[in-house]
Amino acid sequence: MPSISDVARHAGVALGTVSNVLNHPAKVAPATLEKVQKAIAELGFVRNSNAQQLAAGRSRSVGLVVIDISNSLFVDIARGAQRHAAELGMNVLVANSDNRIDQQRADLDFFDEARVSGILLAPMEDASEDVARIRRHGRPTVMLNYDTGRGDCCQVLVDNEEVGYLAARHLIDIGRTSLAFVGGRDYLQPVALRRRGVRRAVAEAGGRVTLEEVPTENLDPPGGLRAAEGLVAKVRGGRLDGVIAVTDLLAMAIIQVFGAQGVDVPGDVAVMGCDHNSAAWGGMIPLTSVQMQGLDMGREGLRLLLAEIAAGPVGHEHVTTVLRPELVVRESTVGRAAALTQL
Amino acid sequence: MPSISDVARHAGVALGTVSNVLNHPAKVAPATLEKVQKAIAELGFVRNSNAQQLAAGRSRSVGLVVIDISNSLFVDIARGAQRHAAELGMNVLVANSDNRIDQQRADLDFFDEARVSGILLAPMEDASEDVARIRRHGRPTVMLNYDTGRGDCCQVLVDNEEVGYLAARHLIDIGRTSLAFVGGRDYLQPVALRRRGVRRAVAEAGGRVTLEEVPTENLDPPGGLRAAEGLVAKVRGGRLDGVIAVTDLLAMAIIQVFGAQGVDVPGDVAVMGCDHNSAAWGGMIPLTSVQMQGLDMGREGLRLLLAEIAAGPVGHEHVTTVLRPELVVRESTVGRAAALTQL
DNA sequence: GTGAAAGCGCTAACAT
DNA sequence: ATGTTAGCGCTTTCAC
Repeated sequence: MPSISDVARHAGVALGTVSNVLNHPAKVAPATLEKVQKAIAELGFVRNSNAQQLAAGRSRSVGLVVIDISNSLFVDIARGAQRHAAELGMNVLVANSDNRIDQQRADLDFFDEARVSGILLAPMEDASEDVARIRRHGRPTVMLNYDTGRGDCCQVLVDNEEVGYLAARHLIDIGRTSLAFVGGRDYLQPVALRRRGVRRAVAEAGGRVTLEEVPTENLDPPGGLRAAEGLVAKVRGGRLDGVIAVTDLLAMAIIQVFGAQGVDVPGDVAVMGCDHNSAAWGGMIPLTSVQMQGLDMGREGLRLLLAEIAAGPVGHEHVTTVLRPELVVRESTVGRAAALTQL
Repeated sequence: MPSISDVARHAGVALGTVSNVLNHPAKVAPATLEKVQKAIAELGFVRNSNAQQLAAGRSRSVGLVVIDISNSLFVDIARGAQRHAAELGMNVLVANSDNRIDQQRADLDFFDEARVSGILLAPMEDASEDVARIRRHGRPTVMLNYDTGRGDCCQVLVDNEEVGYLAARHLIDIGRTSLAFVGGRDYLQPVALRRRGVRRAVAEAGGRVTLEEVPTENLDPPGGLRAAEGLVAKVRGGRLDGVIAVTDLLAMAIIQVFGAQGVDVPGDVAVMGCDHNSAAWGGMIPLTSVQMQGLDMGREGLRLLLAEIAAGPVGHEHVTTVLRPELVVRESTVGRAAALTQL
């Protein structure tokens, strides 16, 4: 492939002039500029960004590491970041860790080696060691959808307590009074927070509404299947008319079991999820859930990252932006007719 | 950040030795190796991949450009390619063109500038000019899910005629006899091919089954809404009991209209899509569709790409791999009870 | 405004 | 086995 010096020779100018045409066209005489651009076109010159970054010492790219690209939240994050980046003439490189923590480390290291100007990280678990390493190398890193609780980097979060609150509040608003919160142990941040929000909404309702908490081993469909079996009898006995599953995947599994056992959703029991995950949209009934604002999260994350890059290591104060979640009402809580009017 | 020569100084060896430790450890004496690795650890050295690529003239990364990462087919493609790449110690960089053709061009150029060793492209429309440019630069490019019809590069396709055939065949198998194929004009490859497959299945059924073809302006939900309105009367009149929508999104919109008008799906009419797109899973009823084999497509694409890279510009024969689609049966054609038994 | 030259951090001969 | 050195393609002073 032709290099910048081939272009220079072809155009009959010096190598440095071609570089100026590429980077500071204002500093070049119009006639020269045209000559060089013609040469570039004729030779089909394509700048080598490796050499460019090496020489310039800076990059127009930021890296985005997501733990699972098949989760629609992370897709939305990627799209939000990319759109904003495009507006700014920057580039977002996306790496998918495919739910493997070692792959996530590899992805972070890859971006570190590539000397990207900053990294957006949307992890599932604490990744503080890896992040600390990256940041020690002087590479700004913004956490997405995960609260380190240490204020040691910028973060963009959704108010997960509000997620739980909105969910419980919705069920209460549609007249449900015997609720269950189905979710794993609290070691996962969102679970603990959503649970707290659910409790708050129930508490606000006074004694009118009861809440039962149902633990599950995992947050995936199999976990939901087991949990649901215990719930069927309660629904039949009139002791349960609303279920909040901490994830959509869990909710979907629960609905599946209910359907198989002849329990009517939402007639007998309303069921909803909490993370508006399109992977869970394949269920029997469209799921009411809570929107996690992925697009905004990506966009805001990029904004914070660029601010930190611009500020440099000193003179930067870490910021945490908390996004407001939004309820998405569909059939699994209000039935088909009511859901249609929402369209 | 420390460079390779910092490491050399710190370890008391020559720069080239450090390079050998990194790239050809077998050529280094055990004692020296350990000394150098210690220095690397102490200094927190991270190799600069820009410099490495520049010097070595080759890259361990390939680029994947997808037209729309929110389409689950393309997510599957990315995951398939990445998994295979990880096994081989390679890296897949994903760029999402967000349905914009100019962004797609920008993504291709970005990878061209980054001197990746090859490119996987999953486009929506003909991108031959851009691809030709990239390939002229000596960068192998494999097309995914798009048939250029020119045999000018390797391709991985799904047999879209078979997709249509499977769809029609399924409806016929469950006893439907008055079918409609709802799809846009044939300028989109998959539409034309699926239509042909549908016709073949109907023809095979002899005179028992009728087929009506319903054109739509677009393949998105609004297009489906309009098309569906004309279909309602036919269903009521008993002149239609099976609908094949060329995309899941279209199918979902049709089901929505049917639901709103009190037409029972699948009781009165079975409806199915053709591209197993999770973005369409939010509909009233889980959709029967045809699986497009995204994971296999990504994996096979990467395999072909690496083969071409290894073979070099000469001595490479372009290959087209055609994947077999698979029917995915859910409620929209067989009803809830039958769908449950499929689980 | 333009040209010459010194690196950026690394790889790969080549020499020792 | 280890050290030396010439680039890879580009940016960026610094003279002209």
